[in-house]
Amino acid sequence: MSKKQQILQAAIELFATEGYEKTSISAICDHAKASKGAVFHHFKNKDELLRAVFVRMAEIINEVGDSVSAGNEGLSAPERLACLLEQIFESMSDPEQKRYYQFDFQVMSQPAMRSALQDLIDQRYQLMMDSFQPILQEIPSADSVVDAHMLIAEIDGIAMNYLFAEGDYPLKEIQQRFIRKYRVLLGA
Amino acid sequence: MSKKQQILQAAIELFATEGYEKTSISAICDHAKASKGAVFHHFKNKDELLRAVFVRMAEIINEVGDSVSAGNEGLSAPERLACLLEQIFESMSDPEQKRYYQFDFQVMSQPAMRSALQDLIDQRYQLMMDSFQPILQEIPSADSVVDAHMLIAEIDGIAMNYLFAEGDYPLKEIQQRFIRKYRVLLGA
Amino acid sequence: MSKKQQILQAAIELFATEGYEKTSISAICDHAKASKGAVFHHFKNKDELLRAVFVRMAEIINEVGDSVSAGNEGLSAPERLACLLEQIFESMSDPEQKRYYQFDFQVMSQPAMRSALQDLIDQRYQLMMDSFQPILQEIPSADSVVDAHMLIAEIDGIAMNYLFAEGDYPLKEIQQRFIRKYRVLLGA
Amino acid sequence: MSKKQQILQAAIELFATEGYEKTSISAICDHAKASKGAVFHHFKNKDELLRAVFVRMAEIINEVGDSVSAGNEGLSAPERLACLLEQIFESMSDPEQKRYYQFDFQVMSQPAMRSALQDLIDQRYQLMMDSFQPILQEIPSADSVVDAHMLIAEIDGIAMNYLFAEGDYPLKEIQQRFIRKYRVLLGA
DNA sequence: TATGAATGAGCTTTCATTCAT
DNA sequence: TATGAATGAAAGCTCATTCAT
Repeated sequence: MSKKQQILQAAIELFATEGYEKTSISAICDHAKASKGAVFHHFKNKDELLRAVFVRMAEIINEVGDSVSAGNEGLSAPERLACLLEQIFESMSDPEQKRYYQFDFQVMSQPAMRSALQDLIDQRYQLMMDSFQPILQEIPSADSVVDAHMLIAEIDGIAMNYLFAEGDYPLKEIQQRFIRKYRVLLGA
Repeated sequence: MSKKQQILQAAIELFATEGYEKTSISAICDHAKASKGAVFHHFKNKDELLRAVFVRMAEIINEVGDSVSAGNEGLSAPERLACLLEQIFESMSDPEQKRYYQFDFQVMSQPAMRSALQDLIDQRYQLMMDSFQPILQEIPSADSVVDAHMLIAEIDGIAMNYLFAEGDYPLKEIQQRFIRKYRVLLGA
Repeated sequence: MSKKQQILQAAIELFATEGYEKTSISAICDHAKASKGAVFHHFKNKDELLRAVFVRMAEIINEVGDSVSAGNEGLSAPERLACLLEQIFESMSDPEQKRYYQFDFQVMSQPAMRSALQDLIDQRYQLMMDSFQPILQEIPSADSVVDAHMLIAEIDGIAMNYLFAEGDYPLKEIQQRFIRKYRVLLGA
Repeated sequence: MSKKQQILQAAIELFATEGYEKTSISAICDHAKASKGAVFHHFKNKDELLRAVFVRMAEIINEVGDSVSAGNEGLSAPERLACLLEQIFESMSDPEQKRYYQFDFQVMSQPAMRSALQDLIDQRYQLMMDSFQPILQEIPSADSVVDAHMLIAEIDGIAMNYLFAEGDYPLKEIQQRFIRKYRVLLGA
């Protein structure tokens, strides 16, 4: 792994677990076994590093997503949705990826970070809309745009509550009821 | 208004708009026309001030909520739920209270703040569980605890997406579909 | 005990155990169950309080000393000296008075405190010289002024080493050898 | 001289003349022509700087001492002791080193500093014990441990009284009488 | 006498960032 | 590419002191 990768990796971990503001460049150096000079050689400043972290994180999450959704084409809409949801819940249970999602919510809800990353956030959101809306569109009588917004929001809410819960959040049970609920609503 | 109130008010405003970490004590002093000494006279440290802000915000939000939920007793479960949800959506549209909700999500997703307020957050969460679960319990065949967790999560998600969306988030439409969906699920 | 006395007592205790610079007026207030206003009503400022503490401490130590040395007149010089020394060692073993001596050494060795109290320190030193010199004068061939200086210094050294030793300083044994040594030197 | 050396040197001078608590990091920076950042880059915190100062002072004092005590081996016990004592008195008369000894007493008698340096103080004390005890051991019928404690205490006392005396302390005369006294006691 | 709110200077420490090597 | 010494602004916080009550 290149020094740049090491730094990025350390930043992801610390931003997620300690928070962006609370993570000092020094701490990242310690974690990455790199020098301050190296950090500022590869990233113009802390804000650039933040953007790089966000981009890399999105890549990682998508890499997993893409590979799974490849074999989905032949299924019915409700099945495709169930599949997508299962995959999302799966991925946020993964301890490795849990951190990325946690970091995501930090970014969303912190005014300073959010405005620094607004463009990237919007891109990401559009990507999600693009994967849900076509599915929801196949169900007649639904305003698929609103439904897609709502679905994204619901997933976000469950994710957030799960990710930041201290102890025993019943994610598995909620996942099952949530998917079942959508099956019912979609008339499957 | 006492100096303590001035400080608290300034902190509420700045924490909500700028974020906790980005708000310096100096900024609060400027805003409140108070000295640093005064801040630390009334609040042991910045964390204590954060707690005071969190508590005060919860009070403000609840003051509105309580008055509304007074006339709910005679209604059926689905109606009571619809009422509750409408009130929540109403309150987070209020521009004054919007900021408090935004701050809430900041607190939830920032590790440092969250752990400083964990006890208060847990209390709040339990209060929400206690208002939803009895309603959901009236619908047979549902695991009302899991359902209450899910409902809270869904509301959180919609709130978060609305609160931090830049421009034109279709909150009203989502609200309607969301309430309708629950009516369907509850068999009303 | 009057509030002024309470404050003085609290100051003595804290100055001795925590050090003058490390002891805040607030800490004294807590300890004395008094308000800041009360402290500054009775003592013009922290330096005046320091002086008052030093004076009061000297009084307390002397009160004990005077009562003991009253019955000394008939004795021989070596006996009078032994008596004096025993009394001094006695008094610094007393846990109550230990603090006063500790405070004394702090004052002596801290440039800032020392210069604030120089006049009182000089008075005190002269008092000690006046009690040792007459005794040492009775021994021919001794330069009693130098001998008195030396004796004071030796006592100070033993006191300091004892007072600030963490655990098991052999004060009793040193006291015995020290007194015996002086008996030998005085030809008793 | 490296910046670290400059800072250490400035700290040594200011701690000795103004006292540890009264010396602010800012003052050290001014004195050393360094920035605050530089101070905390080289020393974790003010306490670490204090430790470094203490260690460096001990080195300076020992450098002088070691060179002198080299030619002592062939002498008798009383002569070796006289030699040691003379060297100690010599070294504390040196205006350069006087400050370091003064600082030493500050450290001893200030609870906060003392506890921050307890381990180093203990080491130092043990070293002194190890140089006095073997000499005192050669005189039969003496409890050499107690005697060594006492001797150290006496030297400390003389040193302290001399170092903090305003004007005309008869150090030379006391030195002579003190050494003579020990010669007598050791039966030389 | 006594209270404690309020002040503001100053403290130690942190931090992003720069730059000579 | 990489290092880490150095900077200086700004942070949170402490503290002696004042003053209206």
